[in-house]
Amino acid sequence: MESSNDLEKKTHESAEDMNSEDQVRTSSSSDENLNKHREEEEEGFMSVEKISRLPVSIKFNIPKKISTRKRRKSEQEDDDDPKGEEKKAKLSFGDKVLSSYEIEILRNASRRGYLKDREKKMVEALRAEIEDEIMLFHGLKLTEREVIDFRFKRDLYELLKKTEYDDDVEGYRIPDAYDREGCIDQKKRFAVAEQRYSERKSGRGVTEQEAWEDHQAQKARVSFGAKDKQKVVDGYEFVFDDLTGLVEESCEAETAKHRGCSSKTVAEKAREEREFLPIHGYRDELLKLIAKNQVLVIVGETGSGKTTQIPQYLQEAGYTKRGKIGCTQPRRVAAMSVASRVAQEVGVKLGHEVGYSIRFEDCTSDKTVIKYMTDGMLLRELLTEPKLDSYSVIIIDEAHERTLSTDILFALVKDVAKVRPDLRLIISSATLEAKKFSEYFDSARIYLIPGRRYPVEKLYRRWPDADYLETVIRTVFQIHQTEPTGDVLVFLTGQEEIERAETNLKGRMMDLGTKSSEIIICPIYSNLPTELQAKVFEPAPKGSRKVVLATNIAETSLTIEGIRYVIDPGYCKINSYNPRTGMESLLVSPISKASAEQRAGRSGRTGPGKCFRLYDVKNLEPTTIPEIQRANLASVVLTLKSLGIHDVLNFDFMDPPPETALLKAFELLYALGALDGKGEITKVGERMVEFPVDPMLSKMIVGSEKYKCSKEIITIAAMLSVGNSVFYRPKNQQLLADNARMNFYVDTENVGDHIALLRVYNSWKETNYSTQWCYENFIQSKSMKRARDIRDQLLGLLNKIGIELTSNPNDFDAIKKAILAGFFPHSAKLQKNGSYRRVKEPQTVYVHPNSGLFGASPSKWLVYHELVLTTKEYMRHATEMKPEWLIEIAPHYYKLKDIEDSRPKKSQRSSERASTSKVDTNKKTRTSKKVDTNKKTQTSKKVDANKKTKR
DNA sequence: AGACGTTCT
Repeated sequence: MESSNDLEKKTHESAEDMNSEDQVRTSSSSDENLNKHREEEEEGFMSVEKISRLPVSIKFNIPKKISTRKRRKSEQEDDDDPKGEEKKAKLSFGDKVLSSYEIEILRNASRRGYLKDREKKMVEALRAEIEDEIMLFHGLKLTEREVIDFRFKRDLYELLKKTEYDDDVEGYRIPDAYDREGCIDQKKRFAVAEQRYSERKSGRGVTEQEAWEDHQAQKARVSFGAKDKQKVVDGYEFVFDDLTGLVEESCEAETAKHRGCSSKTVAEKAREEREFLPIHGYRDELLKLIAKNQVLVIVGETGSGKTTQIPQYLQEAGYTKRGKIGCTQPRRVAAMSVASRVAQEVGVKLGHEVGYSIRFEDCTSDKTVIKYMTDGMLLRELLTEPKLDSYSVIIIDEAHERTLSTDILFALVKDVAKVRPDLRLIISSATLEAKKFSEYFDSARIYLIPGRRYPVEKLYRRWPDADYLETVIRTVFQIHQTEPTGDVLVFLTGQEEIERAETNLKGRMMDLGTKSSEIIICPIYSNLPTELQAKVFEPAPKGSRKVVLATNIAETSLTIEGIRYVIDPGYCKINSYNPRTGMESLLVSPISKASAEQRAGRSGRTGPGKCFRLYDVKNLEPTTIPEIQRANLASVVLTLKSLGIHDVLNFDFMDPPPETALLKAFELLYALGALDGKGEITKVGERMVEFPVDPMLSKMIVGSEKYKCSKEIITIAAMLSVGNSVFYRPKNQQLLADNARMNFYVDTENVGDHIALLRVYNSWKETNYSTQWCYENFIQSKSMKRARDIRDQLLGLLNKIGIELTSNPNDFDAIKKAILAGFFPHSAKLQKNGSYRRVKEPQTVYVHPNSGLFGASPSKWLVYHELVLTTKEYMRHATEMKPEWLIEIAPHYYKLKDIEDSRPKKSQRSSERASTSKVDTNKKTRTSKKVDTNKKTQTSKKVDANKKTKR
């Protein structure tokens, strides 16, 4: 066995090596034994080495199945591993039995481990209790008795924690400055914080991550004097990326909630806590910089407190005398919760000095000086207040997420800043994009604020698996059987995959029987009804482990407490719009590095976490393509035009969208009559821009005036706006759900999807907006409520632009004509084989399987809401119509020959066919190209896997 | 004959 000194040196070296992923690979491939070893690991076997590294407490809980496999494995390994001999003498797990002496050692170790674990659990439970009380008694005045109790618990916890850190080798030691309860004096805290910050900047010294690595290496030594190279665990290799890749949390308020304990009122406590945030020490410098620089790019790490603190600092510094401070968030919940947190800290009622503004909910007043809002909301405000006169500071938070709205805001706000030198701009971003933002804003200063978070240990597979779902499931069980308590979060691509994983997991659990403690499976995706979503947030009962199967929703939009392990197969569905075909495609693609880091970070919220990656980060693109480059820009162009931006093609986008996308948008807006031949906005366009919906929908609404059915049309528009989430299809009740849905199609001939949606809404309204009714009809009440909100808003706007509310409920023709007024470009004609062909673009399309028209006797002509490429080119929401209406409504767009029923002449037909097939191949190459640019083996294998499972 | 990731106005 090596001396501990040597070992230390070695581990240190290897830790440094691992800072570069490349080096991990080269160094490991030079070691043949290790490589062979690893190949076998791919099978998911456990080796002696690995067993030895497991926490002692669980060593004897390894199920039989694994241990026999392991036995085989260890024999193989020992055969050609001379060094293994040494280990074998000590630990032989093979057919040979351990010596009694060894067993004794193991037993003792196990016992010690158990007690340590138990102690930790108890302390953890105490901490949870304290936190619960803080949550529960939020804002309430406590009785004296309660206060005493609470103090006792808190003091006990602090005491325990101190001792734990003093002598517990097993625990991760939080650097002094991050000690949560603040028993350490301020100066020391910030000295440490700054030290860490400057060290990292210069690329030297011990970062938190390195400290964690050291600690890990030490742990390995403590348990069995195992080899220094701790690189493979059950088929995963370790990877220690540096921290710079880590991405922003969406809401610091949440982390703040868990900090600090005191018997004072929550508001007082909240105010005190402000001083413990990492950002506090940077306050003065920050304010100086803001005073000096008009634009400042702030890189605030997770948990730095920037979202809540910066507006308060600015307010304290007097910025609000000149105008409001506006802070944008990409999500509604974030805007709301941050605002509520800040109101609490400032000690005012939400909606007074501190407020928020989101769609359907304006919680601000004349007094409001700090205003949180969604980015889309500020964009809308810009339409009425182009110079943002009522603001003195604009903060664009989470800018690295690059939502469509923030990207447009960048350019607009940059422009406004030029004419308003007094306006201050703060762009807050994650590390990766900071430089880009700075360059865009004319070399704006970048300022870094360190954060506070737990380290995450990342493990990865070098080779992706053919069937990653299988690997996911095995990993879940591996974690369940070998890792300490903590819930598991799995990132999957969609509802279908989640459901498949769920049944599969349940099946395996049955096989395992009572041998293993329980796993509680919680699926979560946005289309899941709220009642079922709630399950994810309930803590798992004692002795069981929660396994959350989530889509991307868990990446940024919602945070689940108690997650310690993340399994990340590295895929998500990405929507991209093809301007040439006017079709959206929703394809499974590899995620970006930034996403990978964000996902990994989800395991380190309540304590040190572990992330199991089923891929090699090296193969990923650094960032996701910004939305503006893959979106339908019709609405963007119309908005910009109405803001008076003439040259949209040369607009100062940070990442310009493809020119074809802009041209296509112009083309459509011109066809809709929103822009004139010179590209200037028309009267119709100005009316359309009032409605916060897609231009085709707004044209439909404006067009409904003529057909005297605006009441029906706004309902349909609202229902179409909520999208695909109206009907709910649980996996085990699909037939029932389908039947319920079809009820809205009967009674009358040719009820299309639009009319069906109208009927759904009206039926719901008749039941007085009953949730029960939704439940009985497999309809999502969440979506219906949203539709009602949108409808109410549209109703108000109808009134504003002076369109009379008219109803014509039984004249389907009128309703369909109004739909066509906006959607005439979306027409399709039935072909002989049952598929459809678009009238204007030669392209074959199909009725979506979720449409009521699917499988019904086909109508000859259809108008559809949108075109989506998933496994095929599908029309979503389609309704039957008459071809002559096309010419009646859009004579500038359709000519008689477009709708002529007679067979085209031979020459014409063959040329048509040729062009169709051309388009088909085009489409194919485009799709495969996309796959190509996305990472080779991963994607193709994933595609294979998809095919396989489908058969 | 086969199925929408996530946001926002």
